[in-house]
Amino acid sequence: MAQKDTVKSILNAAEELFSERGFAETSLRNITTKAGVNLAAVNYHFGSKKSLIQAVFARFLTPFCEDLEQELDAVQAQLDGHVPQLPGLLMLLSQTALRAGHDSPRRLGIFMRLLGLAYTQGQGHLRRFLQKEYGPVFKTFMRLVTAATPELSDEDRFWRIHFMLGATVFTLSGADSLTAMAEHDLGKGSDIAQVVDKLIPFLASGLNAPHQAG
Amino acid sequence: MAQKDTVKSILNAAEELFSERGFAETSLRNITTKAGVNLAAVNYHFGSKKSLIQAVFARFLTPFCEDLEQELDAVQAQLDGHVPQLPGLLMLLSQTALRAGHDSPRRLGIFMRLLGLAYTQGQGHLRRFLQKEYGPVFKTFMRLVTAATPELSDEDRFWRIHFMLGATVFTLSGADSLTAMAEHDLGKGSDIAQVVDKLIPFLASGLNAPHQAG
DNA sequence: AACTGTTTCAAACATACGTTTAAAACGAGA
DNA sequence: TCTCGTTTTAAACGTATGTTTGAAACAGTT
Repeated sequence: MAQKDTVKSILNAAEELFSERGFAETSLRNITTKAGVNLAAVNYHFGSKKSLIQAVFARFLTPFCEDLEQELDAVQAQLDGHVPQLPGLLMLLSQTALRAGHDSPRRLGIFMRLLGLAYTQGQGHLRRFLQKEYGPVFKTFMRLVTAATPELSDEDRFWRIHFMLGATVFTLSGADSLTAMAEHDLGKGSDIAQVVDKLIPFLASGLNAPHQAG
Repeated sequence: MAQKDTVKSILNAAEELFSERGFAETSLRNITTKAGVNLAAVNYHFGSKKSLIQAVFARFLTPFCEDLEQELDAVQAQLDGHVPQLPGLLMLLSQTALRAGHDSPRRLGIFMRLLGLAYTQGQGHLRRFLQKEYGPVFKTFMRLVTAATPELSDEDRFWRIHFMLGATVFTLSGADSLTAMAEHDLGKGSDIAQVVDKLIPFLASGLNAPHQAG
């Protein structure tokens, strides 16, 4: 019991509620009620609402980035002068991400939603926090992607990477409603892992598109 | 003077502030101060904050959708039994969109940001409003896209359309910060129109990707 | 059993919000 | 100039928020 359970259930409740309604629309009273703890517990354990938000991100991102860093090091080690292959890099990234929400695959969707919120919603403190804390791993990944796509100009590569990021964050963050739509429109739902499977060829093909026409 | 100016400056201020901070984080006091009007003016002219939000969307979307509908009718008329071509459809959409923010191209970025917010942020009333008001035009467009991509399964097409939507909304809504990043990283900025130019081959190639591998 | 540091709790605090109100200012038509 | 409907204004209302407080409950140690 004691501290660990309170902290954990606050994080669980906050993660879910934030992803459903956004940060500003979720009150500490919503969170503490859902978590079954006292209102003051958030400020006692985390200090402020802002710190709670950052803690929610850190709980997911820290293990994910450590894992990813290891995987990337492994790739770099066995490269041995060879050029890395793009589909492999994408697979590796998606596999690591799927693994990060190891208890339920739904958790990746929840987290992608949070990530989308972090970018669209104001929350300047959050962007600064994420950049400072997890920027380096992203840089490492980008270096490998650059090596894997030598035929692209720096400019094209820059923009296409962000196109890919957009397609990913948007669809995975809306996966719940999108699979519901898919089920309704064509009688065929999908889970997150299947959506990722569909996403990868789309992204790989887009990244390697010819420069001008389609 | 009189009504028109007050209403207009409220809409202008709201559009900009909403796109910068989100809906919940922008107070009516922020908006009225920026607009240089009295606090009560919003409730007097629009009725409530919710209605203001919808009015911001309507001001952009209504002329855009009317324009798009005409263009689509024209395409359909001159089809004459032929199959529509995908790149043409995408161009048509992007041109219409760029035209909708006719005074400044920056406005399209602002509006895309709002669109992203509408999806990520709670705002159930907004999604219902958008669906009811502008759903039909979207359906028409989708019918043409379906005709233009007969080789795709309904499932693949459904998901890839949303991948495209995600890449578009995400990058155009973040165009301001992204072009700043691009300028910093590779000494080469871009305006919205140029980003759209880069986007189209990426999207077209992704939509036509082979089913399995990349 | 008494003490100590930590965690929980109910209650209150100050602040910011969206909305309402009633009076004042305005502008066009008689 | 007076009138009437519209618009603007300053002030207030009720509510919900994040945060703080001080006492109570708890767990481990001597």
